Amino acid sequence: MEVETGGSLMRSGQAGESAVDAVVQQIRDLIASSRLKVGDSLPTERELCAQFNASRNTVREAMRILKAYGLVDVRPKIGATIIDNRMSRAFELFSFNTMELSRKSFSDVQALRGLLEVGSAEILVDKVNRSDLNELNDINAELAANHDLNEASEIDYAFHVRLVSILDNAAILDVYAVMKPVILRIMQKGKTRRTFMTETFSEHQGVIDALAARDRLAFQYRLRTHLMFGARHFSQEMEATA
Amino acid sequence: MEVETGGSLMRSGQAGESAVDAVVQQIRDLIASSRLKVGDSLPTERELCAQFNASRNTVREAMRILKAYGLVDVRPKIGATIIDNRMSRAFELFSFNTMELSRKSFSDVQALRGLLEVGSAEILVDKVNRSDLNELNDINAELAANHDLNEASEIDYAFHVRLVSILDNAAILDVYAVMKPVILRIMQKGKTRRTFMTETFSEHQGVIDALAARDRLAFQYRLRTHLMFGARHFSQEMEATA
DNA sequence: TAGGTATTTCTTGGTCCAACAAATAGATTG
DNA sequence: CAATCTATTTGTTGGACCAAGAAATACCTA
Repeated sequence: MEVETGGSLMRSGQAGESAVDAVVQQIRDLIASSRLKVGDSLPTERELCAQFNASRNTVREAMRILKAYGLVDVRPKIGATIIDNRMSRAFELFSFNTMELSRKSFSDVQALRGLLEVGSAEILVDKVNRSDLNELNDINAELAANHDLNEASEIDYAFHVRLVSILDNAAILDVYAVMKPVILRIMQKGKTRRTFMTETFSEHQGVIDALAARDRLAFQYRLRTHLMFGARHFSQEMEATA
Repeated sequence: MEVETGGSLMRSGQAGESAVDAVVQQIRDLIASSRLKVGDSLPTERELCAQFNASRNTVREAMRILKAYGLVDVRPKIGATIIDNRMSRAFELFSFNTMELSRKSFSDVQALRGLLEVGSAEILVDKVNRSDLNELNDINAELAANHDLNEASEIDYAFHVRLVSILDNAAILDVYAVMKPVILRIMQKGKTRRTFMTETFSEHQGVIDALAARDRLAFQYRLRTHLMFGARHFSQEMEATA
């Protein structure tokens, strides 16, 4: 078994701990000892240099690690603030080697979308507000404009992301970010049919209307139908090319 | 809507892309275009500097990111070799005990689990077979044995994964794999209460029974209750420490 | 004079450069 | 074959400058 070398998450003071890893550990300790929470600020880079007797480049490399792990957000002039994007990072890491574009992946992703979008109807009709509806309308209006296949798919995707964003659930948004490539492929497949764009537009419109009326059943029916049509087109396409 | 700033995994050439992010992307492109595989070596830092017209610090910060993501392993004199530790990195993300997972992360994940597990009731009672039930029973029986907190949480997690595995949906299983560290933490929190293990056992048993009887409503009710209890314990815990 | 606006200053992260230290693969030498 | 030497490569440091933006200041108008 390969021993974990160069690990920046190295536990307590290892022998061959590099200066950068030491600074990472010290910043972690600082966060813990100072009881820093999400939203709090870290000292400036130069202050950290002085505090840890490290050069600025070393501190910066340590910060890069913390940024990569989704623990801090660094902005010029603002400084480093503590965040917790670890879930997003985990999904991003995972997205590299998962979700290959097999037929089963497509149907699995569609099923997952169905569970999330249709299943959250109750919460959606409860939480949806005026600006949500406005933005959904805007996105859908954009869909009606002339776009090529890829642009239209992006807009279609944006519509569904905006829909689930009403839930205010970061985990679900992360899931959608991971599935994005697959979802786009599904949509592109479906859009090869000529009438697709107008169909999508009117189906989306029906979803929005049901949402505006806070009609859960209509919302579920229309959204489920919408998703199933996409799946059906896709199946036909796949069978034709298989 | 908040735009993803400072993201080192930023997709194709954004406007405000930093030099480091650009190098990260270029190195990834290099790996892809050169068909480099695990075990192959990257050019030296200085060669990358020349190739990308970037300073050595910039290249090094880019390397730190790639290291943090488990994509390369850098050793003095050896240079950078391509590895694939992304999966283990994803899990290590949550080994930062210095900072507690944010409360919202917990509730988001619980809500997502609810949508998936409770929402798929109809499919579950339809697809479940004898061996599914047997294995769920076996896992739950294991839960009744004496285990420490971590072991019990692992078993609890395995139960729910086995449950959704009935759906035969790889995308959902991937989602559970990524969320595993968070789910485990949720369960560990809940298990601080003394009676938790027996409660979990009987609640699981009720879920299995409903599933065996193909009673969708009972299944949903019991599973929802089960998940909500976990959430409630967690909320109490969080409020106590807040 | 008061209030708002334009300007200036100064802090801070982003990038680059040059140098040296430490480690070590590969060549050299005994 | 083994010890040693050398050259290369990463690790670290200190310094410098830039651009962006926040804070302080000066200015202008009503």
